[in-house]
Amino acid sequence: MQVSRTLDYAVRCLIHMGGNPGYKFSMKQISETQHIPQNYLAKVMRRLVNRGILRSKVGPEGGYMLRKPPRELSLREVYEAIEGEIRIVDCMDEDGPCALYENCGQLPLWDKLKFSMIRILEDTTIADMVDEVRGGKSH
Amino acid sequence: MQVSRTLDYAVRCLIHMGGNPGYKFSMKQISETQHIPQNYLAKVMRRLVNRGILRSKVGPEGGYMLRKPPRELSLREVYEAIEGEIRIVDCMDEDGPCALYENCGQLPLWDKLKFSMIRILEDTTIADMVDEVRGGKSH
DNA sequence: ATTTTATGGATATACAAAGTTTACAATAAC
DNA sequence: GTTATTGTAAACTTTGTATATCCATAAAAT
Repeated sequence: MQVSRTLDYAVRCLIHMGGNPGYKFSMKQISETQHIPQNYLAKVMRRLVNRGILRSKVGPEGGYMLRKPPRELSLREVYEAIEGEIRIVDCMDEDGPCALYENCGQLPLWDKLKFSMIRILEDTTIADMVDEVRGGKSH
Repeated sequence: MQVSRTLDYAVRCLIHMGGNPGYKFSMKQISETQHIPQNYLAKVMRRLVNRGILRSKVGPEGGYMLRKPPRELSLREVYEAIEGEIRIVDCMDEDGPCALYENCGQLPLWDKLKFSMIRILEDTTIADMVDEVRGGKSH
């Protein structure tokens, strides 16, 4: 029940970029300032591009740009770009749905958790996080 | 960001036991009806015993019993027995806290998620889940 | 004493996350 | 059109950890 490092990387990058929207960032630049292995970062960025969150350009003067203002980019979009559809439980055994699935006492709880999570992720934008950093207390 | 199978096992057992509180269940019995490998189940039960959720007795006629009524057993207790303190992010690099920790734009979000999760887990009891199964629709 | 049951620790397996490597394709600049 | 720069793509390796198994021991009922 923890956020993956990969998602952290993605969010970290987007906060960085959100601090200067409209600017184009090279992968090298991001990799260095955010302390993320460049070749791994490449994959993370790829997913963000494929999801339409970033625009990319190859060649000299190439790099990545946000496709929309940080205020309109929700954490839900970011989460789903990296992790896929939000899902708290699997319910799958090796050979099909869990034996208890049809009448499972747990599901309502996990659903409640999921919907609450979705609501929070949807209500939070990259801009909120950028503001957080700017107005941030140092400890 | 998913519930571990181990936690699922624990909850499954407790729902089973909660359906008949006061009764003593042997590990073998539970293992079979709940489709959980016995030797693995042993470890799960151990954590529940150590946390004071179950009482155990060895020897013939031995087994496990709930230590308090299902209505008073919250999912938060169960979660923490299995997973330890609830925590959504780690914030630790190999060599100490993450470089951005002191002024991290992400933390408020993960905290919000965490507290919402705690609230829901705390508000749900094993008895709720037992009721769910009893009143449950079949599909 | 013998049988039943839980406890404890050591070990194995499996699988996914994280990271690396290498070859390739696009494009700007000259 | 050649070269340098940057992103793309896929294969592969490494590592970590959840899950599972095995086996030896301890408690207690009969």
